[in-house]
Amino acid sequence: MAALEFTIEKRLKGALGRAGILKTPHGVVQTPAFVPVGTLATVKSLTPEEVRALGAQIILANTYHLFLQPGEETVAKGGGLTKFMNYGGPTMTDSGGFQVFSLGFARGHGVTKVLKKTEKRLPRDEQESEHSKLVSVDEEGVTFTSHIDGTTHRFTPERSIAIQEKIGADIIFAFDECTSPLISYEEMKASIERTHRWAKRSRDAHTRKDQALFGIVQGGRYPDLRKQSAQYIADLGFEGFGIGGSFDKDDMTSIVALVNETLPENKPRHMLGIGEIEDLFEGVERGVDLFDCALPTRHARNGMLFTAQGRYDMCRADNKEKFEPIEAGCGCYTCTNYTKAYVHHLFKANELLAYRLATIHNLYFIVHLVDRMRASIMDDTFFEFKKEFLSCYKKA
RNA sequence: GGGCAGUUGGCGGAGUGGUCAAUCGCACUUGACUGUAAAUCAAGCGCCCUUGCGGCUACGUAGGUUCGAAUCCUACACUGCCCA
Repeated sequence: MAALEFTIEKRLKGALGRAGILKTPHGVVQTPAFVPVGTLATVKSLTPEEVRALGAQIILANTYHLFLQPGEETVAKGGGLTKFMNYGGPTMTDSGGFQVFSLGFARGHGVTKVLKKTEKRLPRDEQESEHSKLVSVDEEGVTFTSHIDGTTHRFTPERSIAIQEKIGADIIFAFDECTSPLISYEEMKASIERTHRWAKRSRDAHTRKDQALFGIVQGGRYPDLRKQSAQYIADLGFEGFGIGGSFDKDDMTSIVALVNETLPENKPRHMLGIGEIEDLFEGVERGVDLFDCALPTRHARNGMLFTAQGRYDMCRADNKEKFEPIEAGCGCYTCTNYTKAYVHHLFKANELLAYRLATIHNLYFIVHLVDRMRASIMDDTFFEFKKEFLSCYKKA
């Protein structure tokens, strides 16, 4: 039996969006779905029971981080990722490719993978920031300096796949290079060609057939490279696809549409690391089935909470005596039991419960939002829902 | 009544003749965070002008010494501890 079974239940009229069902060895995922990030085999601050209770269907962990600690052998001896962390449900692992970017170029450059209008220029101090990089890339693979203890490690596509097979998630990703949004067309072209060679090597190295391997489309901001990449990755016969890399905020949606027009329709597509509210709507409309993002959980720990009206800063002093839920009508555990005043107090006192309650709220919010998108596809109200929701939601 | 110590920006607390509008922490405000090196990071925080190695008022109060005082002197006020 194939590791994965994906069926499309309903298509969005006049767009690429669809609602589907993804069957994995550890359970079913109704798509589109938001995948909480649990980098180190834990969704920070929550128990797996809590993650499940807030509505999440699947969790994403990270190969690089689990390789460094506790080590893939330990995870394997612990029964594999989902058992080791006492989750039991569907899981996926990212290949470590993103760390090529986040520990490499992004470090010291103050650059994120999504380029906003105000930052379309190259950083000056290339030389200086070179010192802070923990990564160097060559044709064979990537050499990392551990951010934990400074030890040197080497990742190749083969190694990433071998580690991911030890970790044992239901869905694993090909090893790719995530580049900066600032690089030139020529550099991007060279990069995707390498990513393509790595994709092929990842595929050839993959032996565990109870795990589904997803190929990753790159190409950055350049439409023709994106299309070329989607075509190439599609032809390698993966069981699903990741849409990775960096974007220009302004044309992310057109790029995603282009990629999904090119990818085969009958296989699942996962948009890697995207999770702002507007982006989720645009992605779903353009045929994305899965999203993961560190944003809701990180924002939660930083006191930034999602509400239907926009982001809400829980740390502000004017919350001190607001004895009302973070969001009226929200069905999450936090909102049904606690007030802004209390959660604010927890944040100001640096109490651990603050992070838990905030994370529960943010994940519930975003998981349910994508669930509602799915429901709206099913009953043909997606566009109305999108319009209504976004007219109310403002990014702080 | 006597002795000693102290009084600094919203709070705590540095500074003890010049580059001090005043270290630092807290509080406060704002910004950032998108396949998690993030329970993190950045900026601001006397008043005024968008401006500037700008102007003004400032370190209990009032005087004084000095080219120059938060820093030295005098008096006063208040606070804490000790002796009566």
